[in-house]
Amino acid sequence: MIDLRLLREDPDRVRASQRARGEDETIVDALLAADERRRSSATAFDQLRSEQKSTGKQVSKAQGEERAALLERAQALAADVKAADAAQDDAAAEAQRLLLELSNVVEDGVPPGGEDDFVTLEEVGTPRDFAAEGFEPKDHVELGRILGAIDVERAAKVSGSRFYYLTGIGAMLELALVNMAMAQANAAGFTPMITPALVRPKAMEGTGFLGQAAENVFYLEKDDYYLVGTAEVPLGAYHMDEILDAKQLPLRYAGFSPCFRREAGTYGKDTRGIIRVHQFDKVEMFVFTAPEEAAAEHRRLLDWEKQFLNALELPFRVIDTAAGDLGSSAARKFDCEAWIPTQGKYREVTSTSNCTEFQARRLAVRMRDADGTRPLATLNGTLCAVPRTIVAILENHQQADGSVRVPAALRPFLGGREVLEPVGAA
RNA sequence: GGAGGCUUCGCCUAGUCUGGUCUAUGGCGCCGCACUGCUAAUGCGGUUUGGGUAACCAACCCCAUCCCGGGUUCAAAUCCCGGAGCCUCCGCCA
Repeated sequence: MIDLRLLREDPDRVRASQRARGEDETIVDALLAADERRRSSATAFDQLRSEQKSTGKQVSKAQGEERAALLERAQALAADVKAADAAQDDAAAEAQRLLLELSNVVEDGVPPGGEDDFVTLEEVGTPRDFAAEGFEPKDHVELGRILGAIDVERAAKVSGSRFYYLTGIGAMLELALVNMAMAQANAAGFTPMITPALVRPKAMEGTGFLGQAAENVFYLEKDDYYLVGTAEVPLGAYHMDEILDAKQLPLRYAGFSPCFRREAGTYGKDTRGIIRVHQFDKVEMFVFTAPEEAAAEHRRLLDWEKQFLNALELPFRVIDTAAGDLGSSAARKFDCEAWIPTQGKYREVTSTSNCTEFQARRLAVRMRDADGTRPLATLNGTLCAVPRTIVAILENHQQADGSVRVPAALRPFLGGREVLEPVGAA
C-alpha cells in the first residue's frame, strides 16, 4: 500500500501513476473521501469512548443516588460508543479495501505504455549465427528428448499440459544450476533460504498477489492455503509484523522454492516445451533495505542477474519494463531476456522489481533508526528460474550432433562435465 | 485424528482464580544524562505499537492495543464463546 500522506498531499502524482499503468484513477478520489470518513468517524468514537471511560471510573467511586444517575448515563453512553465503534470499523474497512486496491506509485523514468513499450537498456553477447555454422538449431524440446533430459509427454499423461519431468541429465542440470546460483548468492552476502511453498492469505495479500495477479494463483480452498508463485512471497512475509534494526540492513536472502502458476489467460501461448509451466523451481533474491537505498540496490540486483547469465555465456538483453506491465507492488522492473535461437527472439528469464515501501506497509515490516520507526523498502530479483534457464542453455549451446556444450562456470556443479551427450531413445 | 499446556509493551516475567486503583510489575537489553583520572562500576531518567490532534521540530493531550474475532458488563489483560499459533504426549505417516 502507498503512503496515505502522499495521497493527501500529492494526489495528482498518484493519479498520474495510475494513468501510466492503465489502471483506474477514480480510486484516488474514492480513497481520499474514504480516508476523510475514517478520520472523522474515528474522532467521534474517540470522544465518546473518552467520556464513557471517565464516567465508568466515577461509577466505581460513587454511592447511592449519584451512582444510579451515573449508571444510567453510562448505559446510554455504552450504546452510543457501540454504534460509533461500528461506524468507525466500517469506515476503516472501506478505506483499507480501497487502499489495498491501489497499485504502487511508479518510479520516475519508467517508460509509459503497455507490454510492448519497454525500453531496451543494453544487449549483452551476440546470438550465434547457426546458418554460418551450417546447421539448423533444434528447439529445447527436441534437444531434451535427444539428451534424455526432458519428458513432457509423460508429464501430460500424469499431470496434464504445462508440466514436465526433468530426467537424467536434465534433473542433474537443475540441481547444478540451483547450486551455482546459491553459491553466487552466498558469495555476494545473501543468506540461503529454503522456504514454504504453501502460505496463509495474509502473506499472499501482503506481498500483493491477491489483486490483479489473483487469477494466476493456485488456492487450496479446503485448507485456506495459497501455493506461492515465487519465493518472493515467503521471503517478503518472513519479517512480517517486525521492526528491524537499521544497523542490520540490508538483509539479503536467496530463497529456493517451487513456484506454482495457473497461467490463466495464456491459452495457446508457449504451448510447446517448458517455457511456460504450472510448476517450476527458482532461486529468488529478496532484499529488505532503507527506502533511500532502494534504487541503488535495484541496480545491484540487476547486476547479480547479469553476472549469472554471463557466467552461463548466454546472449541476453536488459529491458526497462513499461508502467502498464508492472506488477501492482513494483515501482520499477527490469527484465533480462535471453536469446532463444529457435524463436528468433529474446524471452524473459529473470526479472527484478523495486517495490519501495509498498509491500513493507502491507506486511507491517518496519525499520528503526535515528529518524524513528518507518517502513523500509523491499526488492526482489530472479537469480535462476530453472526451466527457462535450461531452455536457454540447451538452445544456445547446442552443437550440430545434438550434444550441448556446458558453460565453464557450470561444470564444477556437474562433476566437471563439459558436454551433455545424446542418449539412446527411451 | 485424540488429550493437555501455553500466548502480556525487543527478550524473559508479575498480574488472570477474587472485573474498576492495570495509566500493566520487575529483570535483561537499548538510549540519554550525571559521576568517577578513560568505552568498567554506580546513580538518575527514558524505552510497546498504531491512529487522532498538532504542526518548523517536538512536547502535551485523546483513543486503540495484554495472540485474533465475537459476547457479557456502566466497566474486561482478567469472565464466556469461537479461531489461530507454539509446545508436550498418544495415534498415523516420508
